[in-house]
Order: sequence, then C-alpha cells, then structure tokens
Amino acid sequence: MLQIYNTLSRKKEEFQPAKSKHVRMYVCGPTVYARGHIGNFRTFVCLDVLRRVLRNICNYPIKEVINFTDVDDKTIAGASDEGLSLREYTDQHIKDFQSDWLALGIQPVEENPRATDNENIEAMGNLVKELERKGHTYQSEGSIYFRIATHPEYGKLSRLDKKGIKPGARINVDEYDKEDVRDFVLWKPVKAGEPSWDIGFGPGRPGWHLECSAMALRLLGEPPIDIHAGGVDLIFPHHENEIAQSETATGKLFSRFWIHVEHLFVEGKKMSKSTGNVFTLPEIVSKGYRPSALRYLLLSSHYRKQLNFTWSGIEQAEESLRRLTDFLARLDAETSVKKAGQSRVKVKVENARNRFFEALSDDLNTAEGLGAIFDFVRDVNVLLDSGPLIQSDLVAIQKTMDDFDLVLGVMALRKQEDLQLEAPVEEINRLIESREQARKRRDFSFADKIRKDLLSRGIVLEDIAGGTRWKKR
RNA sequence: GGCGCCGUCGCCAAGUGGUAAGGCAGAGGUCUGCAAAACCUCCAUCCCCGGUUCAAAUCCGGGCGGCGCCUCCA
Repeated sequence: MLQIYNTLSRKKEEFQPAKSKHVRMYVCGPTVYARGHIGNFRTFVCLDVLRRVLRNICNYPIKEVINFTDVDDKTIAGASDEGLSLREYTDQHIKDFQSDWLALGIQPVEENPRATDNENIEAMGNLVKELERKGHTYQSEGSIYFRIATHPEYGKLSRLDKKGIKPGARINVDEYDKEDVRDFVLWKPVKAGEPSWDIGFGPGRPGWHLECSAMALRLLGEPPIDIHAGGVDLIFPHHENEIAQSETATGKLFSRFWIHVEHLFVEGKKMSKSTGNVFTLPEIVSKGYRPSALRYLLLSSHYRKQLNFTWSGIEQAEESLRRLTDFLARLDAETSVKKAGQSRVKVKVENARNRFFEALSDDLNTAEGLGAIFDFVRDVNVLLDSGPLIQSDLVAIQKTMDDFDLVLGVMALRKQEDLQLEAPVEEINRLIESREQARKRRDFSFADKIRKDLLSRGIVLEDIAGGTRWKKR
C-alpha cells in the first residue's frame, strides 16, 4: 500500500485510486520557451518514479497527462525574437523536452496535450463560461478575472491567507485594476501582433492557470482526479488557482492528492540565468557525464528535500551506478552454475525485495531503496565469490534486480548507454584475443599497450578467471 | 511581517523514541604478471544548550546556522 505525502493535508496518506479503473494523474508540464534544465528534470524524474511505483508495485493501471504550456509571455516573445510562428517555436522546444525525457529514462505518458490545441482552447472557453454563469468572474480593462471573494475555501492548498501577503509586495502594474490582489486573470485581451483565439470573449489568450484545469478536466474526466503534481513552486499561485477555478466551476473536489517535488539547487544556489548556473542535459553530457548518472543522482535523495547539484555529486553518482551495473554484468557472465541443489539466496532475495518495496511505498523513499539494493549486491557478491550458484538462484537474483529497476529505471538506462561504443565490438574482441596471445607468451608490455589503447577509447579491460571481460568506462 | 523546511562521517544520504543503513572518497589486506573487479578490516553518537522519558539523532523549549514560499519559475 502506497503512502504518499499530500500537500493538501500536509500529511502522508494512504493512496488508493477513487472508484475508477485507472489512476488518473495530471502533471503540470513545462512551459516550452527554452531547453529544459536539470531542475525541471528532477521533477519529472521523481514523478516518473511515482508512476512506476503505481504501475509496478501497486499494479494500478494509469492514465497520466503531462501538458506543454505553449503560450505565455515567454513563448510569445521567443517566437517573435526568432521570427517564427508560436507553433514553430514551441515545436522545437517540445522536441527537445521529449528527447531529454527519453535520455533520462522517463516513460512516455498517455497524453501530452498542448494548451493551444483547438480542443483545449475550446475547453478553456467552456470553463470560463461556466465560471461566468456561476458568478465567479468579472471583467476589467478587457481581461476576465476570477473573483476569489466568491470562493471562501481559497488558500486551502498553500495555506496563505490574506494577512500573509508580504507588506509592500509588488503588485503588477498591469494588474492594478483587480479588485483583490489575489484575483487572477482567466482570459487576456489580444495585444497587437500577438497570437490570439476567440472563444466568445473577443480575441485573446488564456491566463496561465486556466489551461491546466481545462485539460485535466477534459482528459481525465469526472473530478476528483486522483493526483495532481508538479514542482513546489507551483503550489502558489498556480495550483491554488487551478483549484479555485475548477472547484467553483464543477462544484466538486478537483484532485484528491497534490504532490510536489522540491527544487534542485546548483552549487548551493537557486538556479538562475543571471548566476549562470542553469544546466541542461546536453551540458551535463558534454562534461562527460551520462544521463543515467544524472537520473541516479536525482534518485539518491528524497523528492521532498532540496537537492544540491554539484559536479562532485554527479561524479559520485557515476561511480555508485557503476557498482550496480558491474554487478549486473557479473551476473550475466556467470557461467558456472549448478543444475540443482539447495537455494542459498531465497531469504536474501525476500529480505531485499521487502525492504526495497516497502521503502518505495513509503512516500517514495528511493534513498532507502538504493540502500537495500547495495546490501543485496554485497550479499550476492559474497556468495558468488564463495562458489557457483544453482540456476534458479541466479535467475531469482536477476529477476529481483530487474524488478527493482522497473521502478528506478536507471540500470537499464545505463546498459542502453553502454551499447553506444567508440569501438566496434568485433574490434574489441579481436584486440582482446591478440592481447591474450601476448599474455600467453608473457609479452606484458604489448598486452598492457592494448589495454591502454582501448582505455583511451573508453573501453576498460578486466582480467578475470578464465578470460578477459570488457566494459564501457 | 506571515507561512514552512532543513542542519547525521571528508562528500552524498537513509533513519523520526529503543541504542547510528547505504554509496562515493580514503587507509590496510586477500586475489592478480600488472591493473581492475570482488571480498575482508578500519573510518560518526547525529549544530549548541536545557527539558520530558527507563531510553532521544528522533519528542518539547531556547539558541546558532542554512534555505524556501508569499512575484514569473519544475
């Protein structure tokens, strides 16, 4: 049974889907105005683990939506700067996001709607009309606002009340005409030269919060949905406002669980362009680190704790992950198995599985889960050192590691990366063979030269009992 | 000013009342042509001060230090 922290109650709660065939989950996706940064990916990797836990540990079918926000000030400005249409401009960035997601082993989800898709714009229009009909809106200077005074529950997620507003807090100049500072715009009037849609209020474009409510309600069906998630920064105002507009429009609870992933910092500081510490995946890769190492790093601490990205940290992640994949390679290479006999791993397998699955089921405790895996790895290495295993034990061990990775998605990712070699396999095997000859005639300097040459091409040779094995560095 | 989080070994990081998981790095050793991998051994009493308790890293109070949200942001 999954226990998960719900921002709404500020407590860990037992999760079960509402009466529905699927877990219905909505994740606030990126605004597509730039290449995604590693902070974005922390959120998406952690929520990918949540998805995998729901599927592979809890065995729930899932319908998950991650949207792309493809219209806002930044995307409009970016498109205009590059002389592209909004669609062309955002297309590029969506493609980049998808490619980074893939590289990080983030599983595709059922729906990736774009705010500006016709059916979504239309759904937004209907939502605004419904809010208007129920008296939750007002117009001012061409914009349609949500009047939070009509929603007494406003603030239940972020727990910010009116008194909490910072004295002297800046109020946007173009929003001075609001009745209450916290009122938010549902629909903005078109500005000259900017893209617009007409959904019955004159040409304009949606406010930021509107799209997510509309898409979630359209794609996931009757509220409440089960889970709504995103980065912590979205709690206020985005999610608070989504709740306000969705719940007043439908008269029903919007989402049962609200799950938020803490921020990633870089070298102790919040990422910001002016500090120059915003990193993208290609930048990480260009420094010689793998996407799998980043994924590992992101999983090595709890999703509700701030995580400080450092180069030493990703180095450590590389090394830790290497230990795991070395172990998998050792299992694959294990040839001296016994046909039958007593199981030597049954208890160890059971203990490791229980500890891992309990950890992940307890609010996604990936760090504890990794601890369970490393203990298991050591135990099995000891057994392997002490003599051959029986076939069924070997299979059980491999199955266990596979099951762990179904949730973490990091070892398979690294194996996949290992397939991209700087030297063809045939050549590696040929060089190993000629090195073997050299070793037999005790020409160790030649043998070492081959190993050194391959190392410079990213291939590590290790001599083991009965031969030589290689791996990618 | 309001709300909230965090402080565990050189680094990363679990543990939230029962006497400190795990990883990286480091030291020594076994194995080995060498190297690597693997294994073994070593490596912390939990920011400080009080309190509660038979028992606290874990609960309470007070400090000190770091951070977040209240404004676009994953």
